[in-house]
Amino acid sequence: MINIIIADDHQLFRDGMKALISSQPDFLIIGSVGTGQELMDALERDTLPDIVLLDLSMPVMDGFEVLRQVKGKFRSVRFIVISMHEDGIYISKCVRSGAHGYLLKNTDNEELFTALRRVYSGEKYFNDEIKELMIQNLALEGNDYRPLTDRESEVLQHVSQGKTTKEIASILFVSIRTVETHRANMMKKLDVQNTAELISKATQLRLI
Amino acid sequence: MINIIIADDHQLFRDGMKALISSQPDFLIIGSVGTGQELMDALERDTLPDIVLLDLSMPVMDGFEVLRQVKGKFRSVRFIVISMHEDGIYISKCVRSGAHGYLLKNTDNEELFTALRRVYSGEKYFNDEIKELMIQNLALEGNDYRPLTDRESEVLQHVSQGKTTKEIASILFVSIRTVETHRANMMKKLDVQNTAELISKATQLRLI
DNA sequence: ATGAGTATCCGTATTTATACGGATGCCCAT
DNA sequence: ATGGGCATCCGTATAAATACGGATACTCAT
Repeated sequence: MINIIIADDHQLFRDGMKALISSQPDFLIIGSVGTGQELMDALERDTLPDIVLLDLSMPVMDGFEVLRQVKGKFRSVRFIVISMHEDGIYISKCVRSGAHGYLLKNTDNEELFTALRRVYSGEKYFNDEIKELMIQNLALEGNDYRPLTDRESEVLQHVSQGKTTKEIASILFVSIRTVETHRANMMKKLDVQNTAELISKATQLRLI
Repeated sequence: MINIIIADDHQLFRDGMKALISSQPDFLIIGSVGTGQELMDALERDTLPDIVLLDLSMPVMDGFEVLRQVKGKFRSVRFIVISMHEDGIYISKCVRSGAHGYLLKNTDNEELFTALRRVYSGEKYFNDEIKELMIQNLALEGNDYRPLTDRESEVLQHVSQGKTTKEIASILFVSIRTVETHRANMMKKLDVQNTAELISKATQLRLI
C-alpha cells in the first residue's frame, strides 16, 4: 500500500485528487494539507508517507521552500511536484532541490498513477515533455554557466528598458567604461554575440 | 437554476468541478464534455446552457477556436474561460474573442461561485489580478498598436538570435538598407528606443 | 599573506546601429 | 484610375556598441 500526502492550497484540487487516487487499490491517502507549514508539521508528527504530491505555489511556505527544508531530513519520503508551471526553469529548480518527479496540473489520470508507482519503486518520474523543457533550460544555461553579479543585473535591467550605455552611466554615477565592461562581461557569461541576443537569452533565463 | 456545461479535456478536472458546483443549490450541470467539437455538438443539439466553463487548451479545437465559432451564434450562452495561463496576452485574446469571464485554474471555490452568479446576471467577471494582467498587456501594446508584417517578423526573429543587419541582409538576399528600414519600422511600431527595448517588448508581446 | 572575485576605469580602434530624409514598384481594394 | 500598404533600396551623418587589450582597489575566504 502506497501512503500518500497531498499538499495544495486549493481544497477542490485536493478533494479531486483524493477521490481519484483512492479509486486505485494500491494507494492510500494518509494526509491532505493546505500549506507548507501544515505539511512540515505532519511529517514531523505523524507516520511518514511514501510520497508527497507537492504543489509549488502555496502561500507563505511554497513548494520550493518545502523541498529546501526537507532536504536530507525525511530521506524515505519522495516528492512529486505538481504545478501549473510548464517552465524549464521551475522544473530544473525542482530537480535541483531534490524532487523525484514533476507533473503538470493537466496530467491525465493514468499518467498520475504511473508516476506514483514508479517513484514509489525508487525511480524518478519525468515524462518526455518535462524532460524536453529541462533540456531546453540546460541548453540555455550552457556549459559554464555563471550567475550575474548584482551590478550586472542592475545594468541588464536598464539595458532591457532601452537605455544607452551613456544613460546608464549617468543613472548609476559611474563611468561609461564601467558600464561597457559590465555589458561585455554579461555577454561573455551568457555566451551571446550582441545586445539583442543578450536580452533574448536573459529573458528566457528569467534574469529580467 | 443556472444551467452549466463544463468543457475540459481532463475528466478529473470536470468531475471535481461538477462535484463542487453541484454542491450549490442554484447550479445545475447539464453537460460535461472533453473536446471543443463535443461542446459545439452539444450546443447545436441540446438545450442551451446559461454558462459554459471553457478550458483553453483542449486538443484539436481549443478554447479560442470555440469562442471564434460561437461568436454571434449562441447569443444567450455566456462563456467563462478557465485556464492555467496567467498571461495578459491570453486574457486579452479571450476578452476580444467574447469571453464573459476569465478564471485561473487555481481559483478558490467561493470565487468560482461568485463568478458564475455574476456572469449569469449579465455582468462580466474578471478579478483584480486578471484585470491587472490585462492592463499590463494593453499598456504594452500602447496607443496605436499595429501588428508587424511577415517580413518584419522574419527580421525580428533573426535580430533576436543575435544576428547583425549585415548577416540578416545576406541570409534574406536583400540590401543592408532594406533590413535597416525594417528595423526602423518595427521600432516605430512598438514605440521603442533601440534594439534592446525592441527585443524586450517583442518578447513580452509574444512576437518572438 | 595571498589569491580570487567584484567593481571600478582607461586608450584606441572598428563595427554596428540609428537617424534624417528620400525614392520606386507591385499588389489590392475602392 | 487612384491610393494605401508593403517591400525594396539609397545618401549622408552621428551615435552607440563592441573589441582588443590593459589597469587599480576593495572584500573576503583560505
